[in-house]
Amino acid sequence: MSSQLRKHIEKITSLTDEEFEFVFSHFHSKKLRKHQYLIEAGEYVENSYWVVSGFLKAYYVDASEKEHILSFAMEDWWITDYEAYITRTMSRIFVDSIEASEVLYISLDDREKLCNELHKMANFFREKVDMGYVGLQNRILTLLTTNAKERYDELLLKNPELFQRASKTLIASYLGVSRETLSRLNG
Amino acid sequence: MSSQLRKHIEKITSLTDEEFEFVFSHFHSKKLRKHQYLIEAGEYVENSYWVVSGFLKAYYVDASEKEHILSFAMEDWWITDYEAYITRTMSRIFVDSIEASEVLYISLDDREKLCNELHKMANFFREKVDMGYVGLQNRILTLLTTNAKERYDELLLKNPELFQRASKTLIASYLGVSRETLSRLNG
DNA sequence: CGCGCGATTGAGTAATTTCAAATCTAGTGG
DNA sequence: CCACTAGATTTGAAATTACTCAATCGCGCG
Repeated sequence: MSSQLRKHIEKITSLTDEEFEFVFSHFHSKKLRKHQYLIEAGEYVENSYWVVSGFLKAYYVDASEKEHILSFAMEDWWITDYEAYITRTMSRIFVDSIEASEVLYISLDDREKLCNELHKMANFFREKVDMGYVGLQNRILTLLTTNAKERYDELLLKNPELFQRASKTLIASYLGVSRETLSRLNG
Repeated sequence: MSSQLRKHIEKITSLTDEEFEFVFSHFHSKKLRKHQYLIEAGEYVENSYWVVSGFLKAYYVDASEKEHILSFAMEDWWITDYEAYITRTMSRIFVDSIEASEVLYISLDDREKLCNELHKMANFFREKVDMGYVGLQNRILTLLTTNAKERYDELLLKNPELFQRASKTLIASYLGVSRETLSRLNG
């Protein structure tokens, strides 16, 4: 579990044993059964979560109870309500486990301390946001330029793993399309 | 011009005169007349631009020549193709001036040097991406949950300045709606 | 005055949603 | 091993939303 995290971080920046020990001491771990909340709308968001194993979703629930998926997270992905986390405000979204999951998490205070004391980790997190920003920008571009069918094909091409684990209803909600429409695309 | 930049940075982190002098030495300036490109699709993106004055747009042009606005930028905003900039790859989008504009810009190398030598600036840029990330996430949420009318109203509420300077055609393109549809909403 | 651009309006069409019903599937208990 | 159920998926049909293409309007500028 700790070795997985180390591997994850060392994709971006290499660490000595002592450094990793120090990094790891800032994390805590949590196990979730299926359908358990990590974050609920209306609550403060203490932590950012890194997925050791399992599968989760972050979603907004609109006025008519409909879920809109902001992101999924599987092994090696981060998930939280980033806005609420970094601005210390209340969440507007929910995050819960689709499958039984295990996560490592770090509080904002600990993350800041860690970044101040270990410059490499500041770089690590900066690169994570940079890439996250790029990903969101590309998703916006897709939402602006493509129809249901094109979005589906693009996701299938870029994130085939998702189709292994997420129901079609969830995929539809991620793509911003009704499940019925999605169901009519295949063929 | 330099004092405006200093003010911009000091909204996030305060600087001594010497520090600002040092920061400012990493920037260059450029003046643009109306309809002049800052970035063109297919080219590398050396710089990130901060707007001193004027009004610009960043947009993708799709297969049928249609423009899709990714972002606007006016006084005090940053604009570039962030993906191409940080990954040193070729741009997929265009950035050009809607009005005559003046910008200050910094290359990626200079930005990295600056961040390494002045930790405060690393924080400054980190906070900028953080906020940018949050903004994009919220835009995705809007695209997923709202129709043309609701998007228009939300933008009018959150960014009234835009309606002063951007044509309705551009606003429509930013919202992901045809100009005719947008035109039919009002009233 | 007339040109040109942006905005609006109209009419027909295409894409997507909604609501409802039918079908399929995996897991459970008998 | 089979019947049964809950949930997910698909299908159907009608309604809605938004798009496209075309024509017209409105206004600022030379």
